[in-house]
Formats: sequence, C-alpha cells, structure tokens
Amino acid sequence: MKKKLSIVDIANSLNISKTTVSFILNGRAQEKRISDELVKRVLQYVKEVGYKPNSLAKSLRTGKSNIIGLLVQDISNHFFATIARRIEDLAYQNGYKIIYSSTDNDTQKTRELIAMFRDRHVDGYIITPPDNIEEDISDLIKDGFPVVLFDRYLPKVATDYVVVDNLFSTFNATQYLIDKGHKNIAFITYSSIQTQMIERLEGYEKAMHQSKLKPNITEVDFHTTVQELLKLMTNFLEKNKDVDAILFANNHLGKCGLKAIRKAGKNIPGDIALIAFDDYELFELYTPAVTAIAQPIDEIADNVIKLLMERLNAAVPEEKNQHITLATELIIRDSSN
Amino acid sequence: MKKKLSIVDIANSLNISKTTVSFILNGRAQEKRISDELVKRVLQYVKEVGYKPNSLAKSLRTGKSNIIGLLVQDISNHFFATIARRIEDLAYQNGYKIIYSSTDNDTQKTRELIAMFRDRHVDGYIITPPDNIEEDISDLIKDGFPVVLFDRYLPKVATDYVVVDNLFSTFNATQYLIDKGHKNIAFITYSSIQTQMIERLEGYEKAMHQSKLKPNITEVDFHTTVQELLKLMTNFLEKNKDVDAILFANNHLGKCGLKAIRKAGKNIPGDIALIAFDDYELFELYTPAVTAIAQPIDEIADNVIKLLMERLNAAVPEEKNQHITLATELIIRDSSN
DNA sequence: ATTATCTACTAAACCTGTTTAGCATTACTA
DNA sequence: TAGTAATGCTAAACAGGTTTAGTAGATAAT
Repeated sequence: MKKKLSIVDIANSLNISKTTVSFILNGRAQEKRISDELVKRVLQYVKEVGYKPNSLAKSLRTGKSNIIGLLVQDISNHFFATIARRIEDLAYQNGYKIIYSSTDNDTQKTRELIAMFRDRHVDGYIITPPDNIEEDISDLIKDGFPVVLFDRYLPKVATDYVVVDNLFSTFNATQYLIDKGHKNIAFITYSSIQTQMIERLEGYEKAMHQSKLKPNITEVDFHTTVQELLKLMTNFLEKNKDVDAILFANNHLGKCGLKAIRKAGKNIPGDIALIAFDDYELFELYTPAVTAIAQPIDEIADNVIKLLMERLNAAVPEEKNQHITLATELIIRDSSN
Repeated sequence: MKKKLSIVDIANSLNISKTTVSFILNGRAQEKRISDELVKRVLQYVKEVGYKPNSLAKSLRTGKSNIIGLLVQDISNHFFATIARRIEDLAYQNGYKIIYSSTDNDTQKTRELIAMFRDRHVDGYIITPPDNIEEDISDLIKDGFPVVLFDRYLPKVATDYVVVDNLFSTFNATQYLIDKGHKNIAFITYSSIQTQMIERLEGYEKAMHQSKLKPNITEVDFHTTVQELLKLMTNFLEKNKDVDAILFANNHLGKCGLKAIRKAGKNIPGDIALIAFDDYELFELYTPAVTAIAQPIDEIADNVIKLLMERLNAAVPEEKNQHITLATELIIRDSSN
C-alpha cells in the first residue's frame, strides 16, 4: 500500500514551497506571478507522479465540498429515482457529486439528515420537503446555503422551487372524465398538507364544482402499507358501486388502485375509468392502457439543477427567488372508449 | 448567521484544554482518567450550546469518513433503486452515509467515480462492476479498502460479493417452460461478459441441451436504446413465428419484449409464453400476469451491508473472502394455461 | 527520604491543504 | 543614486479536529 502523496512531498521533490504548488494547481500562477517555466515543471511533475490533492483538507480550509445534498421522499419510487438519476448526471457534469437520502416524508428523519449534510459541508441542497420542516430549511437559507425544492414547495419559506401545475393537471384530467360522460368521479389521495397534494385536490374539486357534480374524496394516510391500501381500495369499490371513474393523486395510489380493480374483476375503462397522476410503464402496458398525467421528469431535473447552479455560481447571493411551474401532459390511452 | 462553534470555543468557555474535550466527546474519558465530574460538566455544556464537531476536520485526521460509496449500474432501474433504498436505510442505521452514482456499465466513468470516491475518503465500496474494471478494484482492495460487489462478481478479483444463483434460476425457468410443452424457447439477453449474464445464458443452454432442444439465443448490445430494442424485438417476433416461449435475461429486456409482443397483437401465454428475469410490478399487473424470476432484493441488500460492516468493523483486515449466493423465486402467474 | 506510580489533565504535533503577509531581487523612476 | 515598483517566490497562520508525549501534584512503595 503505497502511501498517498501530499502537497509537501511534491514541494520537497521540486525544492520549492508548498504555497507555490498550491497556487499553481489552483490556477493562480499568473495572478501570483509564478514563472511559466516553474508552472510547467510543477504541472509536469504532478501529472507524472499522479498527485491528487486531498479534497477533505481542501474542503476544511475553503468550506466548499463540491457535494450536493439530495433529499427525496423515496429513492425506490420510480418518479424520484428517475429524477435522481438525471440530477446525478447533471451534477457530475457540473463537477458536483451527490450525497442522497430518502426522507420517507418523516420530519424528524429529514431534520437529522439536514444536520448530517450540513455537518458534511454540503454546498447546496435539493429537497422534497416533508411537513413541518420550514424552520430547518429557513435556517439553511438564512445561513446562506442554496436550497432548491421540487415536487412541492413551502409557502412560508422563500426559496427557489420547481413544481408542476398540479391544479390545472387534475382539473384537466377531471374535465376529461366529465367530457366523456362520467358523473360519479372519485378522487383518491393522501391526507396531506403538502402543496402538490392540496393543489391536486383543488383541481379536482374545481372541475367537479364547475360541472355541478358531487365530489367523492377519499384521503388515506401517507404511511398506509400496500396491504392496507389494497384492502382499503377494495372496500371502497364495494361501497361505491356507482363510481364510474377514479382519479388517483399519485403513482403509488394508482398502482394499488389498479390492483384492487383487477382483483374486483372490473373492466377498465368499461366498468370504471381511471386516471393516475404520474405516468408509469405499468400504465402504458396495462391492458387496456391506463390514462395518466405525465410529469416532465427530465425538465424537472434540468430546472432544479439550473436553479441550483445559478445560486452556486453567483458571486453575490441572489435575493430574488425563482419559482418554476412546469406543465404536465394528459396521456390519453383509453380514447377508444 | 451565527458562526459555528469549534472545539476550541468549548475548551475556552470551560477553561480546559481542547484535548480534554476531544477525549470526552470520543468516549475516551475513562481510559484517559478524566474525572467523572468534568466529563459531566463538558457533556452538559456541549449539549447546551449544541456543539457538533466538524466531521471534515475529524476525517482529515482520522482518515475515516463514515461514508460508503455506492456504485450501481443505474439508479433509475427498479431493481437497483430498490436495493439502493434498502442499503441506504441499513447504512444509516449503522452510522454511515451513502454517496452514490450510476455507472451505466461504463468502465471509464466508473474508473473516474472510484477515483472521486477515493479522493473523498470513502470508507467502503459497494459496486456492481462493469467490464474491465478489475485493476481499479484490485487497487482498492490492495490499499485496504473494504469492497463488496453485488449482482455480479469479477472472477479475477478476490473480494466479498453477493449474487443470486443465476444459472439455476434460468435453468429452472427454462425447465418450467419445457415441462409445459414448449419446444421453441428463445432466450433474449445482452451480449455481456459479466458473470450474471453468462450464468443466465448457461442455465438456459443447460436446460435446452438436457431436453435436446435447439437453443435460440439473441444477444443485444447493452447500450441499445428502448426504441431500437422495440424494433429489434418486433423483428425477432416476425422472423421467429415458431417461437412459442421467450425467456428474458433481465427486467428491461422483459419490459421491452412485453411491449413488442403487445404491439404484435400476440396473446400471453396463449400464443407465446414469457418469463422475465427480475420481477416487476408491471409483470404482476399485466393481463394476463407474467411469470418472472424474482430476486430477493431485501436479502441482497441485507447481505451486502452485513459483509461490508463486518469488514469495516474488523480490527485486522480479514483475508478470507465471503461469497454469498442467494436463491431466486420463480413466480408462476400463467399456471391457468 | 527518595523513588515509583497513579491521577487528572494539557501543550504541541499532526492531518493536508489554502491564504495572508512579506521578503529578496531586479527593473524602473525621479 | 536613492526610492519605488514589479517580479518570483515562501514562511507561517489557518481550518478544526485527533493523538502523542508529557507534566504537576498526590499517593504508595522501598
């Protein structure tokens, strides 16, 4: 195990000061009036012996880590995994690494994770915030850390965020169902105070209200297990025989709903029409295919990174916050009906 | 922005040396004969002011970072995302954080990522290795870093790994198809020199050979896009009208195959039977449901972390390597046929 | 009474970089 | 020809911890 070279080793080998080496390696040679000849000699030698500065030592001194903290609700969820993947790629392209964790929408866990990230001198944060995390995130912002939220935002916290037009999305989807002649359209969602969920509910309610239809809303707890969800949905179907369409507020609910409907032996969209928030390969290949509200995953990731990079590269902290709202696409797959 | 407290601030406030504070905070008070009274006083004060040691400084001195580097093939793939999720949870439970990246099976990219992780003083590595990465991983091991591979292993590299019994899995699946009376069973896989792929191929070949059936193997390039895969599979179906069953070597191929079959208007399992390696919600809900080889995702993650923790906690580096092979489960969903 | 041992701490070195302040030379001005 | 400026480089401080080596005073052993 050959021990790693340090900047002192380089300096000693060349009989110069480590200060000089540091300046050269950080591109400050010109500014510091180091002769071209020496610069060339040092760079050549460094390359030759394969010296790589210890980034921990660098971070300790500079306070920068070139690491971005990514807190998603659940990395095993297709929506978040795909976004995380793209965020990762873009971050690397910008010279940043990603350290991530899943929050499970758990406030206490998220709080600890933020503390950990902070402790690790993370340069910037990308977060899908759980409830009641306002204070922790405000602290980050107050202390000058760039924070970009996505999927949802915190009305009380002034920072950048990237979301989709949830209200219009469910309004539009509900309207689509109404236009197809459905009257008893149910909405199944999580009981949540998070903006994306509230807006999705509002969109549904608005459309129903406009058409003078009676809303039928079921709110389930976020931590309900798949087993329980299945039972719950099956129950729902039994007790709501008149429901002829269901709008699901996210992919997980949609997936469970599909299972329940399948088990109940109902036909889609014959017996019951279905729209899920978030598209899914599953929905495309299901027979017959399921109509879905597709979020622009790549665009979300692109904008998140764009906002974060702007803040990271800003010489002076930008006061103004940017709020980006992207459009979704209603992917109609049951048009034959 | 209140500036962070350092250990010196704590020491000064209490009129003691920072050495003493350090010893107490690292649980070495007894060993260093610090009086119980002082220990209590320091801990009390530290808690009161909320002092948290700077982990970068700590890492710089100790060489430990409490970070695990996770290199998966693609975090947006359901199989890897689910394993990553569990690895993340278990790592946190053990006091480790995860820094991750997707390799895309790209050797050069992986090489750079390993260098980056190393540079970041990652304590241990969990890797799904791409081709030709033997030397880089051997270097890691030679330099004393714990490395656990999973999903596949490198025959030329002596280290711990967790895999599934690929050969038996495809042998068993093929045999299942044979037992159901299929004669023209095709195998669609990636052209790969990776162990898991080779073994899956071998399992298929072995079963076909045993039953004196003619193998029908299609190998596609790993970097083939979804579009191209679809076209390729559609072509395959057209040119192989006699094929009555297909075994797919992984979830992505299975998914694309399903799409192609659907587009070709064929029935499953009436016209053509299907088994996919890796289970998928998709396969369960597809109508009719698709038989699949399910990998024990939780078990894989559990064992990976177990092996890694054993190495991380070992006082002396363990010479012997542990190779864990887990069983898969053939989830039969087309039994009605 | 002297030396050895134990107790309860601590000064200083160390980890490996970056940054500040400054020091010889030589070149240029007044 | 003294004074100033530019050139080319470096010593030392610093970031914030851990670890080594040791010290002063009290107690025990010889």
